[in-house]
Amino acid sequence: MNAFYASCHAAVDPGRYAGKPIAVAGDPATRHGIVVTASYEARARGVKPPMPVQRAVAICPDLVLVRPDFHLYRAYAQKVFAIVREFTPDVEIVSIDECYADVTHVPGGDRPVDLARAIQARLLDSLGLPSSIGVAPNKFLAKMASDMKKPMGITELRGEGIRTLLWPLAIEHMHGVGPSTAKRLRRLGIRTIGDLAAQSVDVLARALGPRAAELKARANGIDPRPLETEPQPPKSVGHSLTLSADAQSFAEVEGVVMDLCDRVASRLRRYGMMGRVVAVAVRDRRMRTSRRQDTLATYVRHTGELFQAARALFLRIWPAEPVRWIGVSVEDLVPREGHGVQLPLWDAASPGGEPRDERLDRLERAIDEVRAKFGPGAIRLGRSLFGKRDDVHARGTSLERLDEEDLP
DNA sequence: TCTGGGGTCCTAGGACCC
DNA sequence: TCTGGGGTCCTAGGACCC
Repeated sequence: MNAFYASCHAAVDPGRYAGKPIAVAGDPATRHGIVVTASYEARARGVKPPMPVQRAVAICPDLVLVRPDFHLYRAYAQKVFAIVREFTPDVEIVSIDECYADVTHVPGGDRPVDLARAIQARLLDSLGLPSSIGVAPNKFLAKMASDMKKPMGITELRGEGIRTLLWPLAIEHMHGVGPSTAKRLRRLGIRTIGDLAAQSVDVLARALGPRAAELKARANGIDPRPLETEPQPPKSVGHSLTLSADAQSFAEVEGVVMDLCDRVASRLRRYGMMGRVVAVAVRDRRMRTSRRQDTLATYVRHTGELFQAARALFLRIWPAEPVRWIGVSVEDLVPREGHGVQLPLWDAASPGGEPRDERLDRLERAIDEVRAKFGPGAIRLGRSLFGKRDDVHARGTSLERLDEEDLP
């Protein structure tokens, strides 16, 4: 999809956004907001992601800023993929605005460019969203082709096109080649995808390691990867945040960390999963990131369990320099259902004889219900909800010592 | 020029097991 | 005291993508 987030806003509220230079971006008042997506009108004025918002406004004063709305984008994404599935059941969803569709075995599959036109027209007519489509014999070429003409392009890339369309492209434009690989290739004198296609695997391997053979094959238009049409469960869930002010000590961010753990736990619940590896990361002003992880003895899912592990890791990793960004994630995820659990070695001492896990499940379900009714901000977990006191901040009002039993 | 927030995959060394 | 050959798991960092 072209400028997907910006296009979604223009589609729901054309009077306000259509045809205007708009940028989907974080709060310009925060120090670090960036432009996530810019409409084509904005791009024409020099605004392009990931530019800092303040700079974008400086070069384009009438830029219309829109705050990201991921519910909106997810809703549109569902509709987009549903339309593609009207044409073929073999669809691999790659990201919120991108998919591969295998039309080999569907009616009209022998004329794929006509199918692409039909799909593109449907997306524009019924959703108001512009797209670009690549038509090719494999995923790599389809991806490269889809990037060749934007917005509203259709590009067929096969046979002779590999020489005439793909090979002249700068090596930086190749999917899978980022800044680091591009630099190494440049040092070898490789400037275009064609240069890469012609270089020997041995020479490439010395600069790139084991990736060399695959990269060269792709440059030659060869990509045997099959379509992954089954949605895969997530392998990790995390949240991170650029702090409103750099922090010198962990104590300054303890509440933020609790909030991050709460968000992570909340998503684990939604996915019905739990995890065994907890990881935290910090980033300093020079954008250097370090991380620490801990493999726990059991799979966990509750905010308090995450917070406890995260806290210990943060205390271990906290650097001498000021910290601008922090993150918490859970990895090694497994489905909750049907997965073995550690039974209590001793009688679980908890009020009413209810096992601790079940009590926390009940509490967190109640929190989910309140949030569903009053919005995600209706309950914010305080520093010590799972500690000695049970503070709950509801709609900005601190309800001190609210009993868990009161929550439902 | 100065960089958000969500991810996946790979690598390399060390510890440990049989 | 010094040692093969097979493997898994853990950790930290790097690269890349949207």
